[in-house]
Amino acid sequence: MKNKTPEELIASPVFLLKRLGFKAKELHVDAYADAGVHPYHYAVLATLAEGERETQGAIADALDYDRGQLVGILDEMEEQGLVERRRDPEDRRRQVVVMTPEGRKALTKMRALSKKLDDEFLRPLTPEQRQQLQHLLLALALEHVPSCQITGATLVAR
Amino acid sequence: MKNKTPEELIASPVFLLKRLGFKAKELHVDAYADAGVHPYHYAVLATLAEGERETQGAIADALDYDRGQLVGILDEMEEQGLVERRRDPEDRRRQVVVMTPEGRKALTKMRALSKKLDDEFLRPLTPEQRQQLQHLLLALALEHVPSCQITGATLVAR
DNA sequence: CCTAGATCGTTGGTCATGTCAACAATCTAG
DNA sequence: CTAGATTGTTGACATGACCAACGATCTAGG
Repeated sequence: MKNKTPEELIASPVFLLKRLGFKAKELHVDAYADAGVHPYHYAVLATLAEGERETQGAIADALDYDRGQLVGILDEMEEQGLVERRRDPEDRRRQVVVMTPEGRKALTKMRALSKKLDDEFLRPLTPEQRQQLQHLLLALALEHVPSCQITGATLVAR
Repeated sequence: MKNKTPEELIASPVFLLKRLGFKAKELHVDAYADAGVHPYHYAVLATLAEGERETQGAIADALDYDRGQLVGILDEMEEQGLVERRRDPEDRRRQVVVMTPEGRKALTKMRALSKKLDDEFLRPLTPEQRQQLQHLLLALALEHVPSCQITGATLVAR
């Protein structure tokens, strides 16, 4: 009964955004860990599923990851047999990352998990409210998240 | 032109929530650092401004901070003359944290800064949309952020 | 009264994460 | 052919959250 967050802070949407963002990440990390993976892995596989002939630099840029960080992530994924690294014959500096059949299976599982987590997290909201939220957050992301700007442009037109 | 975040991820409100939450934190930390402080300091002062006779444990609970973590934060704030620690005569284990006049001055400054940052971050949204967003996020916070549950109950009734 | 257990603030260690600089290999431009 | 830029990689570093243990103090039970 004593531990109440100051109304002054709760009144700020950005404060709530911070809190909810961290809580969501925490929930996601835990849930993915139960499946032996990490949200990073899902993000990488999702990137691979849309683009083709993705190099490590392109993946890092698309997800706003540090290139050095991505190395470790891909090491884990390769160890689990989700992806393979192949030298690009046209530019032997580059590594082309391709999804294995095993990786594709894992991706469908992670999609289901992601859907489930979304539903759980958004349970307090009606379907209309969820759509509203998506719309508002996308507008903010277009402004503040550089890697979303290009993709989002097509979405906002609808 | 190559670095686009997968639509599959952007389509998830929770993913956007995570990204925007981290971006907002980053912006806040940088902006507060220019003023020689940290968002933590604002949160603590805001807590002190609403409650009275706040002990360290109460502050930590209200803000969902680790108690060990709060020690360092209060050390900095005491060094800057924003707060003072006084042993509670009724329970000499407890430290009662009180805001100094200097702390109150800093609080009004931080309130202005917070307002400014909010306006900047929410610039893509109309006033009506901002209110919508606040409403939706509060509903989610009531479900997922324990320390908001008590405070928020009164807000949601409106 | 007095002893056992709980609570408060404090300290220190550990761990996960993100950031950054340097490096070898390779490509590109002049 | 050489100088500079780019790619992936490695390792160092700072940061911050998390957890366990500790002394000081309070509370409950005998």
